[in-house]
Amino acid sequence: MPVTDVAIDKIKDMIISGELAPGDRLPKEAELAQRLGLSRSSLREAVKALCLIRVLDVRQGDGTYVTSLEPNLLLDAMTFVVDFHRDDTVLDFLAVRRILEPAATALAALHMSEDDITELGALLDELADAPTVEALVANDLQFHRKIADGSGNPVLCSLLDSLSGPTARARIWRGLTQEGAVARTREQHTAIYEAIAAREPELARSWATVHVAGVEQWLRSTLTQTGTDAEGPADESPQAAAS
Amino acid sequence: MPVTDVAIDKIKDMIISGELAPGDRLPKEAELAQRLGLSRSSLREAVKALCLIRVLDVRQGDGTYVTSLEPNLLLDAMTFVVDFHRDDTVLDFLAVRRILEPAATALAALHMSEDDITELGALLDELADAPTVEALVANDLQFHRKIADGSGNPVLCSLLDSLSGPTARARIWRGLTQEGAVARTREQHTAIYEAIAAREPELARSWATVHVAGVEQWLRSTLTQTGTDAEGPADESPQAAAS
DNA sequence: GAACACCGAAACATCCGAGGTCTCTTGAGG
DNA sequence: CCTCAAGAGACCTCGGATGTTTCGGTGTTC
Repeated sequence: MPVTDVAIDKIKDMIISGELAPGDRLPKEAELAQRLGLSRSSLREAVKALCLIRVLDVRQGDGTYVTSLEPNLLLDAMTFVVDFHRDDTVLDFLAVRRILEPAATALAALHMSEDDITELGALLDELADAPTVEALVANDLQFHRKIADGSGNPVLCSLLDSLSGPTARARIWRGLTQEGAVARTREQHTAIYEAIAAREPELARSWATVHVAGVEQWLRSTLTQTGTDAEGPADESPQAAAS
Repeated sequence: MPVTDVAIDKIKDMIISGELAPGDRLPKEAELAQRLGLSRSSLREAVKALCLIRVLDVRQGDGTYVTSLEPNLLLDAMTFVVDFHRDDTVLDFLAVRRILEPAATALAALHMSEDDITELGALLDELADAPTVEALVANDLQFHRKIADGSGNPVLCSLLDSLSGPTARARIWRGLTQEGAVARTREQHTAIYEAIAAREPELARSWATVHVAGVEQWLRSTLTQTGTDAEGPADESPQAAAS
């Protein structure tokens, strides 16, 4: 195993064992390199890798620190991973979201504070009558994020956030192409909001299911349609259209 | 933004844009470094980081390649991330698993092939009458993995796999401390298997819910108990006991 | 006495070049 | 046709030199 990988494991162990707590500063590069028995160059590779997944945070002129290691931060790195997936796997991601989103919405109906519910409602009103597609998608992301946050489970919230990446692109395309999608989205959002406000978890869950399933069904039909047409058009599906 | 981070984005873009397809080989270090306008050292940091999340695969003496980018591979990297979480967030992970596992089990009841179901049953028989805790946990992981795989959704399967990491540790501790846990696990596994074999998705879902909820409830009571006792004992909870 | 500007130390960022190790390919020999 | 050894190509590791950024102390000014 390359020395860099060994270093990654060693640093990981130092954190898991508690030798390095969240927020702690690591020894300076030269010192840590000597201690782990490798060169600064190789150590820097290890640090950079741990940086990408948000475990470490390097600040030039200051030092290298362990991040808070909170779930939202670490799962945030998953967004980066999800970005690599293309159309053919987007459906699988959406299927998982279809499982998680209703559960999160039901939890939100139980746990959200009155203040948060008020803010959720305000989000719906913020939207202009004829919003741009970008504004709509941004508002949609905020809406679902607030609900996920209201579930009270940070892991669930972060996971849903990461999964929204690819579906967001699909939504853009949907908004661009499918007439009525905008209005329907608003209606369903309102229904979800009202169910949460009424503290009706099962109703909220059902509306969320309907909402996600709508996107899923549309995406499925679109993909199979372009997929069977020819090889070329498949490349101009949501992924390409949104980038 | 540091040049290394720029390089990471550039390589990422090269992959997403299709310039680099899965399995493709990257230009040699020196060449790519010049093309991206940075030194080999910095480029190596970028490559190493993308390596950690399984996007790239470097083979000494050969070259650097883009991995298959399949969901199981990329989400596998999440296991690394999950490892960093301590007791206090394990419950949140378990709660997510409690949402996904029943859904996956229900899907498995619908989609699993007869052959796979046979193999699933064989897993149950493989276990000795008085298994060691390690053997039990290994068998348990295999059992749930096969079901997740049977859901037909690779993303769901990989996600559950990653989430099992922390709960596996908890299970070890549970097996060590709670009398009757072993027998109860076997009974529930058998029930899940039978529900899948009978193609009863709702029954399978319910048994899976019961199964995961059992672990969750036990873990919750254990954590609150040790948590209120004192600061010290909390350190000897599942995380420490399993390492 | 407090606020501000300056300066030096500390730490990371980047680059370069040399020597080592591994893998794949090639071609000679059996 | 198979085996094996030599060579080329690519990544691995190292150490040092130089640039940039940040932090904290110091001195001045209001």
